[in-house]
Amino acid sequence: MTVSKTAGVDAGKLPRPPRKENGEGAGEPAALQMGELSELLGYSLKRAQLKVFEDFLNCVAPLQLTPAQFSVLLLLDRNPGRNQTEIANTLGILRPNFVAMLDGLESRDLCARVRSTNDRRSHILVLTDKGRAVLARAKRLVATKHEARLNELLGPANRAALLEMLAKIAREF
Amino acid sequence: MTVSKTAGVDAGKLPRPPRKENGEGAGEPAALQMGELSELLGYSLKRAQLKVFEDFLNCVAPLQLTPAQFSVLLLLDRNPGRNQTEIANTLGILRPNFVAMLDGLESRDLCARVRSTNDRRSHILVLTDKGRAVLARAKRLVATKHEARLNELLGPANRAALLEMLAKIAREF
DNA sequence: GGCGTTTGATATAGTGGATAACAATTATCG
DNA sequence: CGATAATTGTTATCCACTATATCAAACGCC
Repeated sequence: MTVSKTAGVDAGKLPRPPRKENGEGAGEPAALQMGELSELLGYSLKRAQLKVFEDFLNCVAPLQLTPAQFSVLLLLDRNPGRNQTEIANTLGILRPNFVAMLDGLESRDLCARVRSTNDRRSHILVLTDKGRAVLARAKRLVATKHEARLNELLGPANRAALLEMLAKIAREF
Repeated sequence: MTVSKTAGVDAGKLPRPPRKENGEGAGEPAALQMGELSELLGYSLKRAQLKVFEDFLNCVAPLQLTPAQFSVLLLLDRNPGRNQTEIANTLGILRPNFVAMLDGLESRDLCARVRSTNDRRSHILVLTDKGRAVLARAKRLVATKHEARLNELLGPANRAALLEMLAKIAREF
């Protein structure tokens, strides 16, 4: 596996007609053989994931939300009264790394840390009004642009089957 | 999205019986609601990808090969006579980042850079005998341990369908 | 009341991905 | 042919994400 974002296809230039026309006469590169790479689930998994994330970023660009930030807002909305550790753990974020992430969201007034009265160590995380508004708009963008595009590519049934298999791998593998 | 490797579930400790037994009497955390996160393809995609890569690493651990390194060896085997740019591009690796990666493989005598006689700028990449041997063993480990486990989890038909959909996303999305 | 734990936080290191720039070499066009 | 542009491998950086150790404050418990 590997898979970056830009490369892969040959990040274009154009100042001049690339090279030859390559009818088939002279020796010409031609695409490489992927070999058993095409059968490696992990490889396609990674490349697909990059594509999906890239599209997500594009679709939600007006709101300046990364997938990770979106997932945090979603969780906060569905799980009021939780602290940083709980949210971070459910998302698979290490608590130290979650601090800076929250700083970012809080500085944009999308959420806030509230000292818990029961346990004065922990911060209860709450969505601000702005956070709720942004989340609502993000949800709409994701549904109508991002997921809709996937639906169009795969068809609803396939998309559902794909989701289920991925969830199964994430859960049981 | 988010998803690290360790966190997510609550990287265990044990010096003492965690806390309460939680029959159901007193207030207890309970798992958070994932909400529409469960419907986000990108989220499951990422988590599944991490799991698969993790398992890949485990399965190929005796050979000390990462997914990326394995993919390079595979490509070199199937595409003799190619240079760094061609291999890197096909794998979606940026050429600058490919240099250190090749240094690693070359220092382990798994492949070698050979100056091309036609174009003295480029390095033709070749697998060494040791590289071929390691690749062969890696292939076997991947097939009998890694992919076999996925097959067991999903079933052959589902696995094939999954692979096809992922490839389609990677290709056309 | 004291010991161990948990919580948020900091510092830090490692990895992967991305861009700019460079020397050597090659291609191309006038 | 000679100048200019392009390509190849490389270095140097930078940024994002991941990971570990450690800390002070607060809490739980015997």
